[in-house]
Amino acid sequence: MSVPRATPAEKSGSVKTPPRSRIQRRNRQIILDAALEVFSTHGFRGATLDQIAVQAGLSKPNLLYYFDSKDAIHRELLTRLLDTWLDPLRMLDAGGDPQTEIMAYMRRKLQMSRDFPRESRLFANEILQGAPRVEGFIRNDLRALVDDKARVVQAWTDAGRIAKTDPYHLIFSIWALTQHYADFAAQIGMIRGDGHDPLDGAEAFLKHLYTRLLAP
Amino acid sequence: MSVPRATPAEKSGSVKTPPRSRIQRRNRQIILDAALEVFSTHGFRGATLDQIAVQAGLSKPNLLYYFDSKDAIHRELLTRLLDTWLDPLRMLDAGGDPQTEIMAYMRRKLQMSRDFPRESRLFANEILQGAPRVEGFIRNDLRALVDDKARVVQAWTDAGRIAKTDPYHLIFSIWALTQHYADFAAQIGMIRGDGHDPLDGAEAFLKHLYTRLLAP
DNA sequence: AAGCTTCTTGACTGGATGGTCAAACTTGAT
DNA sequence: ATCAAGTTTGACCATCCAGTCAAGAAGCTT
Repeated sequence: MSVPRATPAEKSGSVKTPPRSRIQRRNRQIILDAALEVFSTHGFRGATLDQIAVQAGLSKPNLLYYFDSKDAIHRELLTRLLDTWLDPLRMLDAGGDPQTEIMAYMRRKLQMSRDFPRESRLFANEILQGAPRVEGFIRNDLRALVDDKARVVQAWTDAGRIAKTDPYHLIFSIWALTQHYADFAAQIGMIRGDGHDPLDGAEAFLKHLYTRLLAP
Repeated sequence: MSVPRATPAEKSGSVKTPPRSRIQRRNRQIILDAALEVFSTHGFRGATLDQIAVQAGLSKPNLLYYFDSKDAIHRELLTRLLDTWLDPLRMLDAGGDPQTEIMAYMRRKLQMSRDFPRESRLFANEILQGAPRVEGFIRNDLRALVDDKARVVQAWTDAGRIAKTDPYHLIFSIWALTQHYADFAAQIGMIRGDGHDPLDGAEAFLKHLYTRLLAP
């Protein structure tokens, strides 16, 4: 009778992160990088393990040595993304200057579109599909945070420190405008010319827009 | 030797639309409706003919009696969509009142998000994937139209009739803000509460926003 | 009702795809 | 150098999926 040896993926099944060798850390990162590239453009079902394997420069069985399944890779990517997805909004400080705070939030979100466009598209893909895998996150974590910050903005408008606006739509508008530059980068690139940086001028435009919107 | 009979799909291969029977028109429409539902949420690769068949209440071979292939269904949907996708922007009239015209454009786009959210998501899916099937449309038709209307807006700002703004980013912002309500409807619904209409208050907010942005 | 055309579908095929496994190879500690 | 653990992969399997086909059912026309 053969005793199957445990794979790293199995060992990592427990809640706490187990110790990983240098090779394991390196290859898991390579795989996640490749998977992010593939999942973010083709979606979960549209992506194949073979594509990811080629992108990662590893064999398909090797992928499954480091992760239990295609789904596990995807889950790991989403988990890591959601961990930081809330940060920009979380940093919005009720004690700061309203205009400065909102402007800084917009700038942080735009920076995320610049630095992590693939993560943004991964998230967009999930929402387009009805958010089946992130429903809990949105209904609980995201919703609570948005409700909280909406109250902050509401207090600012009530105090006359910024112009009256619906705080929810204000937040949605920042999401829409900043994420558009990551999610629709292909379209923007084709319209503005391919040499052009899609985000060129975006920050100035958004700064101008929100300055005018918020001025009391 | 058996002589294969022509199917409707084959007959419709030519450029001009062939005459179709009552049943053909009805079933093709049913299939396109079902396919729009499935493609818009799962993307091209994520959708299966079986899903579409179930949604349409037809058998899978029956689908392929009316359309040559999965790809042909998808192409037909995109073709019909692109035909009307440009209309709202095309209607922007260089001879009209600047603020009125831009506001009306924004309202038309928002109306499309309300009336055709699935079409919007179908398009979003295409762009997320790098726009492989609509690249020609974007590089030629859409780009020419945007360039044209950007010049119109530029003339308006040059004449001081509206505040100075980058015309391209102005157009992109209208796309981002209006399409967000269709493409991210799932997220908005989960945050605002499921009884809520995601578009509630959107028009008032956008009207307010663009009024402030454009005032000279 | 007969006879032709259009429409419908159960059963099937070939290729893609997620996942398995045992054997081989590599690494590192002694 | 040796050995055990960790790593890699060719070959394989089961399932899914787009697409085919031949035979039968439903509509039309006379």
